Amino acid sequence: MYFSDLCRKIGDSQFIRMYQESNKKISSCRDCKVKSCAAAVLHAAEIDLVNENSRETSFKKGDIILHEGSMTSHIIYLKSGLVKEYQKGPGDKEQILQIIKKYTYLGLPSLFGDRVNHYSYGALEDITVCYIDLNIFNQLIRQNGNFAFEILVSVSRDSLNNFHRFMSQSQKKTYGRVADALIYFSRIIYENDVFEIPFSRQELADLIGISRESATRVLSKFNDDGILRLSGRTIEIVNPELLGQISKNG
Amino acid sequence: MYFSDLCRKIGDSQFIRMYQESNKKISSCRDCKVKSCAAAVLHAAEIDLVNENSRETSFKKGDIILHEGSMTSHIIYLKSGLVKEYQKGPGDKEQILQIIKKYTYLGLPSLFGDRVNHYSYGALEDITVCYIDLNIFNQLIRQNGNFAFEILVSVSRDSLNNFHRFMSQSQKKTYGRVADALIYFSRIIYENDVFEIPFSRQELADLIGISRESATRVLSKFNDDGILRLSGRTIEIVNPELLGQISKNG
DNA sequence: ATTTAAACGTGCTATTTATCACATTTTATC
DNA sequence: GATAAAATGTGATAAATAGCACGTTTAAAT
Repeated sequence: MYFSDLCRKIGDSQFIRMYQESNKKISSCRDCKVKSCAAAVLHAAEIDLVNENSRETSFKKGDIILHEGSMTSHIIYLKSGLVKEYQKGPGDKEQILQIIKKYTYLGLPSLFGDRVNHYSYGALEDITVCYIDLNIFNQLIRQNGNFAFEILVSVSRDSLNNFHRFMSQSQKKTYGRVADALIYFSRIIYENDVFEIPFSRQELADLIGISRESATRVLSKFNDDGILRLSGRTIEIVNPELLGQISKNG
Repeated sequence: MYFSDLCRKIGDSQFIRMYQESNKKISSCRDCKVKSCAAAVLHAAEIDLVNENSRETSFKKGDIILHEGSMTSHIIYLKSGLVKEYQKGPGDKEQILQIIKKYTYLGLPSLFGDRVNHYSYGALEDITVCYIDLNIFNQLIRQNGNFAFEILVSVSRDSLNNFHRFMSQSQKKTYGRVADALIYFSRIIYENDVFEIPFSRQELADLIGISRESATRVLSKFNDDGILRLSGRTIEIVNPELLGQISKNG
């Protein structure tokens, strides 16, 4: 393994910044096809400012993008791929807070707080991200009210989503929670009844807040009952109505 | 019970607005001693604008301020007293999301989303709030970047706090969760080792996500072990170190 | 002050779910 | 493609916690 690979594995942001500096900018933010909806309200001059203070980078599956506890100088915008946001709990048990899909800023709440990353971010697939200088980002918020508003909408949506998951976990039993997670993947993440999850059963369990064995068992049960069709990490939801029922009943 | 009392009990915002209209404004926002830290960045003209489009109202203990699912035309700023933010889960089980103390806007995330209140808010004590017209509020965010930034900080802090509670609930067992809640009250809400909670054991359990009986039992255990001194709803934390230890170990 | 209702504490039991152990399958590596 | 390593599935068991029942205390209403 190369040194650069190692640095990415362990989420060494110092190196990642160096790497960015050395990485030639190939395209302009003006031409970027995947810029955030918030960026739509920026003026041409503001976009150029972002252009001069941002850098595109990619990570490989399994890489750690950010480590909880680390300090931040840049905000990260996810341009493609899936990322898990997680924390280590007592006994190094990993709690996955959410699966994040493209076109999302990572860890906005941390940025407006103490600038310490409260969560870790790991790449579930090969991904591309954009690093944007935090001072520039903050400047844009203060000088462009519409941009501020869009970011506020984004943070708010995130907050509500997470509340929803919180409710699911504290009020529902194992079956209901697994059902919720499956519905979430099919509706929000993949927008399809068939999908292949890029993470292990253990990670699924860490997301739902149950044990690996329980996750396996519930999935098998759903498979036997004809609600799902399982094949490794590929999941097909055969009976969404019944799944919704299970979610609803807790 | 008077009609007005009934309306307050059930959180009838229609009536509450009428009530506000009829209620003479006694003081100006300029002189208000409890305005939000965000308001500190407003210009005099902006404060006057808020002044003309806001109204102070009070609620009695037990009143419902807002009902989940209702639409909003005003944002509510809590000037004094404690409020619970909650949702009804399957089987009408109440999940309390957080206890909110004064100098806080209620339900900001809902306002920047679909304008539907996702949670209910109930007064745990007699409280005073300020209703501010939502359009004016949004206008201020767009035209005053510093104000937007402060609101963003507020929403972010809230989001992080709730993530913290989420982690506590999904990773920790009953004892750890109760310990967390007690530490939260003493450090964040009351800033004192002795405090009197203005809510029942059932509500405490609903906040922690456990049964009433379990809450009672854990508190009794802590009392017997000399960690707490209990007397009805008055709680004295005698041994904060040990409590911290219990929280840490899950 | 008396009555009524709500909140609280506690033993017992049932249920849920984690944990352990180990067989089996899949994936990665050279 | 052989071998090692990681991930997965499944039964048995233990631990944690909810639910129930009921007696007691506290608070509210008239």
